[in-house]
Amino acid sequence: MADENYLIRKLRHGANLEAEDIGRLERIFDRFKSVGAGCDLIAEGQPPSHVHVIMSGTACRYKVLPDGRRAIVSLLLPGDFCDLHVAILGHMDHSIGTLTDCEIALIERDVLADMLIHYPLINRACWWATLVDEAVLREWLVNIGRRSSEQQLAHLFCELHARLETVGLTEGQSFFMPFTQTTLADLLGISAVHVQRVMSSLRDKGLLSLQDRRINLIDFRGLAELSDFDPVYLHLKTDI
Amino acid sequence: MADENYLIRKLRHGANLEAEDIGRLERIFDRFKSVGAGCDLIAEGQPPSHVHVIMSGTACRYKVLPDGRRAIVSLLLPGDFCDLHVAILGHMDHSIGTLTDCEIALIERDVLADMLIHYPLINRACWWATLVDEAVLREWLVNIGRRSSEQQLAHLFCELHARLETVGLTEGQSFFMPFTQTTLADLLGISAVHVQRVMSSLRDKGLLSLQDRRINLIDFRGLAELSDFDPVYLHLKTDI
DNA sequence: CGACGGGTTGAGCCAGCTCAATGGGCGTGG
DNA sequence: CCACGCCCATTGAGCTGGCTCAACCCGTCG
Repeated sequence: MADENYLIRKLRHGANLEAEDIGRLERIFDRFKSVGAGCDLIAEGQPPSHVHVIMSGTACRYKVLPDGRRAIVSLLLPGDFCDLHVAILGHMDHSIGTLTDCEIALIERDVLADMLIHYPLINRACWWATLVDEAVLREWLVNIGRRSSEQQLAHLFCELHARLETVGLTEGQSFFMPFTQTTLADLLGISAVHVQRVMSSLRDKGLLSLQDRRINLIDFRGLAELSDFDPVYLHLKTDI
Repeated sequence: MADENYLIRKLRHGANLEAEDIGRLERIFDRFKSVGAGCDLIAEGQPPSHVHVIMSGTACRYKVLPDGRRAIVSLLLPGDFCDLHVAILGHMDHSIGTLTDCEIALIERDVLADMLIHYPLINRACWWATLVDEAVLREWLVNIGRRSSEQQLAHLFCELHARLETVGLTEGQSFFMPFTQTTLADLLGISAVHVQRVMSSLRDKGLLSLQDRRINLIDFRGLAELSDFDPVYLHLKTDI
């Protein structure tokens, strides 16, 4: 199972996929492409012939405000769909951009649509993925809207750890966290200067450490308690 | 068309429903129930045999923080599903409560599931509703996280007007807005005292007026401009 | 009549902001 | 090999939007 691709690892949490489903998902990709950091995936208005899945790297959904500030509204990690079902909404109400170099897998829209019709467990898993995205947005709304900036950062790191763990991208309490303080600021809606101060505070309290873009959640329990992090909203299975 | 129920009026925006689809949706409700203001719909853990749709009144999704504050993360207006597909996530990560007296329609889960399988346009319309909910969450995240409290309130009122208009619950620029300042505070994550001050300011600027729980967006254009409101994220059709 | 749930207003406070300056790492060009 | 520029992290200083606390008013309801 360790060699399963990230999409399958993730979707396993959404349905009890059978061997045949796994086989189908293994053959679902049409092709792959590499994209550098800071590029927009999926230009607006472009006819969406393919669905995109992140295979490596990190991307985000974002909106740009009239004054030029960037608001990041979702993080897209390995295994995440970028644009499942954009066809239904017709036009994008946000942009999707890479935060690091990324490897993107492409699925032909028709192939996926067929699978959703004929294989109920795959259908269920994709529904699950969509609903979890929504649940994450609700939690972010609470995080951004109600918590102190220290709690916000702590909560973000706890969530990142939990999500990366499900696709096998953590090592114990540490993981690769390539975001600049400016990116973290765009994620949380606080200023980059303040990100710096809060990070120092979390470090000084011995809750985490950061070196070479690798973050170590030294005291995960403490971070979770501080930030009121409870992973139920991610709706992950514990028995995989 | 004026006598169509709110669910149908709303779903028309998600797909070009045919007469037979409309007929099916008209007969979809199993029964109705009335609920007073301030009640929780859908208790946690309860086996979800029915899907709930708001027929009148207003409800919300909310989470309660450890310190007792309430964060409202969605507004549920007439025509909105409360719990389409909760079955897939297994357990609720939030609560659903009424903000006013409500009339709720119940749909048997199996009946709806059957329709989603057999009638593609109904399936598409329900997907559309789910994806719009997600788009609204993204916009709220920007609203709560980035905009000034004056912009936040203005944006909320513009959105409410647009959403209520699609189900025929506005009269020109005015509509019934039964929220207390405390509720508005829970919606935006600001204090009730501050809601008061900002409302006064919006009134003093001649942008809106409020009387007997009815709000009048005197200068809708001005409110939209102030708050950077652009209704594309609601993905409504203009030609209905 | 009193209690209670709103709305309104004043006064002082503080988390997080902006502006500004400094230092380190790194790629580029001379 | 060094000089330069650039991006990012860091730190200081002062400002402010929105907060809390605390009154007070009004209409409604038991």
